[in-house]
Amino acid sequence: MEEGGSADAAPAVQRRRLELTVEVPTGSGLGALRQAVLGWGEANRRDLPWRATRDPWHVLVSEVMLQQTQVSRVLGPYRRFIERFSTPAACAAARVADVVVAWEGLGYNRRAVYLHRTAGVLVERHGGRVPVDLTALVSLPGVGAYTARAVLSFAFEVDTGVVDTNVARLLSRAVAGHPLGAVSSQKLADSLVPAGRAWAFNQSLFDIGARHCVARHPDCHGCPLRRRCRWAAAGWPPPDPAAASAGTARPQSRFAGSDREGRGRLVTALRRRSIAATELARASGWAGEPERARQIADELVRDGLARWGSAGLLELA
DNA sequence: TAAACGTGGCA
DNA sequence: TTGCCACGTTT
Repeated sequence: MEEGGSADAAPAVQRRRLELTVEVPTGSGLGALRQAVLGWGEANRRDLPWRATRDPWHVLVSEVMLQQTQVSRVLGPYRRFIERFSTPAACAAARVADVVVAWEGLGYNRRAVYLHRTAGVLVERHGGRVPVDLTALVSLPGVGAYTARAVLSFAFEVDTGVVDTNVARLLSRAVAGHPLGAVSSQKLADSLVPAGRAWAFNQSLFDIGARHCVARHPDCHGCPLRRRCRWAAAGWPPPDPAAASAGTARPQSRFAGSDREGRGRLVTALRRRSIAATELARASGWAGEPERARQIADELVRDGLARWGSAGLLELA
């Protein structure tokens, strides 16, 4: 869709110039937008386990799980994980292997390693608590701009915008009406948050983005922002502003036959048992490529997911 | 089945 | 600063 040919013709320079023209709605327009978002959220908010807690550690865990992983897949693992590692101290005290085992089903297993390291930093440098500080949060392993602000907003009610892929799409289409870079996008989100209502506002923006302002065929009919949407007001002229915006989805390289596939199979196997070097190829699904299997194993070790144990067995770290 | 989903490392 | 790439699983 965004491969329409004209997308390639838009150089980065042009996008930057466009960003300078972002007009933040002011006065009553802004108030009306906030009300539309908050009002819709009150009536339509989904009941999700992590929305019932403001425990900063639980919020952090849920947000890390929600990186690159959809809600439906996080539901089960989240409950299990919180039960097992209810505090940063409990997580830090566990072995990485235990955290990786608890991570089962979520994928992107490095996140489990990062979360374990983050728990360690929280214990060692922040008194076992999650700091209420953007710089400190972003410096934690596996915590980036999105997760840091999600924690500030959802656990501490700090007035900050939280830009995930859904919100990035919504902002570029409905509010700006043109593509946004990461910086403009964040500033715009920040400017929209009603004082003291960051939790409700950001949760509602997530839901509107996820349920109406979707990537492929946006459900504008019934969207609470329909009447204030710039892109809709202009008659949805192509290209879709979201397509060229920062933080929105891009096509991925093929998964089948990739290193990721083999890594995934190897970690899945390692959750059950240690693996001899001679069995690596079979366990990773590449019976004919022992060298590649060995390479992937070494990368798992480098990433802190696995280690070479006694007797030349590869095991969870 | 193609689509969904942030962070970190690097250029 | 920005963009590109690697990183897994489910439906």
